[in-house]
Amino acid sequence: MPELPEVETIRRDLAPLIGQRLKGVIVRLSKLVRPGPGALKSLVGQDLQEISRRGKLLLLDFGERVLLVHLGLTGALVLQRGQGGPPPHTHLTLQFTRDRLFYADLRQFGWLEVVPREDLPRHRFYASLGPDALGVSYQEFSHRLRASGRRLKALLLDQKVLAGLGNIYVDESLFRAGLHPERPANTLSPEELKRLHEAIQEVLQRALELRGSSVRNYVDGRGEAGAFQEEHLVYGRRGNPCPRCGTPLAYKVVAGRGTTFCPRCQHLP
DNA sequence: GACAACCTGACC
DNA sequence: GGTCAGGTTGTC
Repeated sequence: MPELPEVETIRRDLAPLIGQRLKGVIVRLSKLVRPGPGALKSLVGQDLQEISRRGKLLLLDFGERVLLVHLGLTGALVLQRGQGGPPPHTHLTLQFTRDRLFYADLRQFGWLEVVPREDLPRHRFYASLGPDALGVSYQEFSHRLRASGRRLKALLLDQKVLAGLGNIYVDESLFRAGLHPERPANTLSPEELKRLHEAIQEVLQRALELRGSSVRNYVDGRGEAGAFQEEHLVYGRRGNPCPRCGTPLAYKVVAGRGTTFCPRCQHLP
């Protein structure tokens, strides 16, 4: 899916909607909306006040209520100014004062949920999220990693530990830090923790500059592809030579996810 | 921790 | 025909 850099790019792209009033809603696939399509329709007449993000979750603030949007693996939010039809697999259309917002999702793993503002702190998914991966302090980061004997790959993918990383950015960060994905987190030296923290920040910031990674389906809020895939060093490059040492990149399922790494640069101690 | 489930599509 | 895919949740 869209991971943190993609979701943040979309958040910024949707800024023109802020201050516009929701005029109407078309729901074509109601199972994506919680608690049901009626909740979404009840937002009609409200003004969109702010759009924020936590990890991979977007929050559209309508005052009394907040619309949470999780894009799953293939969700997209595309802002349509003026004319132009909806993208393929559009399941939802939000008509605002001036612009339209389409929700498209090929695999339909994404979801939207209307939540009363006061219930947000107790929301099952929202409340479980760890600190945002972009900008997390080294102190907070190292504290959380040192406390766990789980493998780095599993730990970094866990949104309760750190919110925002997904399969692409975990593999890219681990490679840049020179750490094996199966390394138990609590065996890292302070130097290694520091390297990992820096690698994550650099990867996320660079990916954000390039408006995300478009491997397959991802498009930003304008319906356009990102460019960070051109700087992927390991993700999607299994069998190719390691960009650092030339060893063929290894592939293995770790924590249930396909994982690409350099067996030489990222060896276990 | 492993695996299946939720979906559709691309590729071999 | 089979495999794989950016996520999350629920089951053993």
